[in-house]
Amino acid sequence: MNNRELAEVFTLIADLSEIKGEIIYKTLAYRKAAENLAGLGRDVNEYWKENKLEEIPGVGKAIAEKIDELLRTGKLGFLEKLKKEVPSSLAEWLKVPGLGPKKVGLIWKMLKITTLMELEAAAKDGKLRDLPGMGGKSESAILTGLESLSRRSGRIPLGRAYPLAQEIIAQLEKVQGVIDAQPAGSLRRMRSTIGDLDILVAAKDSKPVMEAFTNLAGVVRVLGKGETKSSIEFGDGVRAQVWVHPPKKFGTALQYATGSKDHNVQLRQLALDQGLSLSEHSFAKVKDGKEIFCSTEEEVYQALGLPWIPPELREDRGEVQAAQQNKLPKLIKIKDIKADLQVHSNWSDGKLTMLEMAQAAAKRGIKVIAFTDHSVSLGVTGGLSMEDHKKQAAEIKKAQDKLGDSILILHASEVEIKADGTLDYPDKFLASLDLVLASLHTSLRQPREKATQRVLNAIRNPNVDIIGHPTGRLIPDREGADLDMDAVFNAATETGVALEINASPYRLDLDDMYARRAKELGIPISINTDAHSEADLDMLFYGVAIARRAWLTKNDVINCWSTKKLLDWLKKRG
DNA sequence: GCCGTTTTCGGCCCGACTGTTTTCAGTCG
Repeated sequence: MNNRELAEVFTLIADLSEIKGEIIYKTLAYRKAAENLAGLGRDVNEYWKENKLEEIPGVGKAIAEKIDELLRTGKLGFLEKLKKEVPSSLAEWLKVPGLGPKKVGLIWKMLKITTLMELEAAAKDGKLRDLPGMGGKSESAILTGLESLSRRSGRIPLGRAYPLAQEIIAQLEKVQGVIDAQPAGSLRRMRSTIGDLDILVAAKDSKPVMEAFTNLAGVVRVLGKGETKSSIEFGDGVRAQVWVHPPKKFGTALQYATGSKDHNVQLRQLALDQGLSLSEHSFAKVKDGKEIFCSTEEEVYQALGLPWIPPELREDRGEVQAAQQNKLPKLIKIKDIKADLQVHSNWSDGKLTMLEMAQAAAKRGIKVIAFTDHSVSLGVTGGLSMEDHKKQAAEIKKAQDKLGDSILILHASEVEIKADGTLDYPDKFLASLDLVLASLHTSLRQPREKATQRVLNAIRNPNVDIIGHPTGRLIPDREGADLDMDAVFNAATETGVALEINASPYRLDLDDMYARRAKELGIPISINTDAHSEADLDMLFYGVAIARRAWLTKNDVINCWSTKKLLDWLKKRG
């Protein structure tokens, strides 16, 4: 079992325990463990082999024993027993917006039904409204919740959430009296997927903001509308909420709403150490309740004796301690990026010619561009034969003449790592290219050992410079290949190959946890757009965001190096 | 069930909003 599968088991335990009515903190502990397992960045099996499961945050004796049983036998007696008490299909019910564990338990016990279909039928037949504590509104809320559940497909990719939030913010900024409007929550922390869009507005009078917000184009339902908070749903099931706070409280409010929850817990503790209670609204002196207001986040952090912490770091991954010791990393910025080392042209599946693409990149301040058109076996993309490459080289020469020294073109390839683990071109040919980026696109469902071996083969080929989107995941639809990432990192450390953070918001691969681990091991990172059109060049923004979440500085990323340093590195690699 | 430079027991965020209520419970973030 891998990290994700283990996380799913503990999430299920948490869901079923909650419906059963177990102590809430027990269920929270299971959820916490599940979250930490999913985001571990290292294979749980490694901890297990070293007998160090309890070193995983949120994993104590009881959960460590359960992981051990799962890894040894693939089963868990505790869960089997729990499922006999609480049907596991009820966990699905918790995904219905407006349905929580209490009502799920109530409906299940009173009506003796267990499936979503039965739930829908019961709601339609009017059987829910007479249950204790429920009424007509709860019943129709469950029906609409079921509807929106069928519409929405889980978390929203950052690449969809971010532009949508910017549109909403642009509309709210037009409202009279609005002084500031900012994204908050996981959106502001730039997580690769977002649950709901959170937006914070500074204004003295909230009423016109709420009016404008609930009347935005595309809103199909207003889920709530109050003085400080309102919530809406769009046609595709995406939900957004806005908080309105007076400008003098905007700093504490924005800090609070940005999270993460665990980061905020840390800050509140620091506040308490100084005799202050930190809330969404203010610092309050514990002694006399006297309030201190902060209009900016900087003031909030300053009051705690900390430098401002960039939102991307606020995940309780050591950022508070680093801030206390004045050791926050100087995070990479978009303008630090001087090279784009994965770009496609119309030689394969790109939309523009190499000249057009290079000009578009130069306009954006890029000094080196590598054309990594697909290799021969990826037929659907018009992969290039070695013969094609000769012609492409001639076109590069012509384009370079036109471009002068505004931008340097590298003749490269995104060479397929084939299902059998071999690369798509012979070594001698690979050696003739300026840069070789090797990627997985096919047979991603191979068993772990086989998939891992493919990537290791590519890493150990001395002609390969970068491993492109290492796991091959697609957000939100496709998990990446089941790779032994420890083995991948070890091999990369040995050979000095660079690992990519693919900036496409539908890839973002490596993710932040893996990228951070790679940095700690000294593995060079490459952030590339994988652009197939001019607009794709602007996706660099997302890749940099993931790099920032991974604590990367410009020194960690080969795309920030001077042209000379980059060329020397490529030359040395052969 | 987890965790610990004020605790190995006793905490674990809490406020806004809604709905079913006659002062509060459930859900959500």
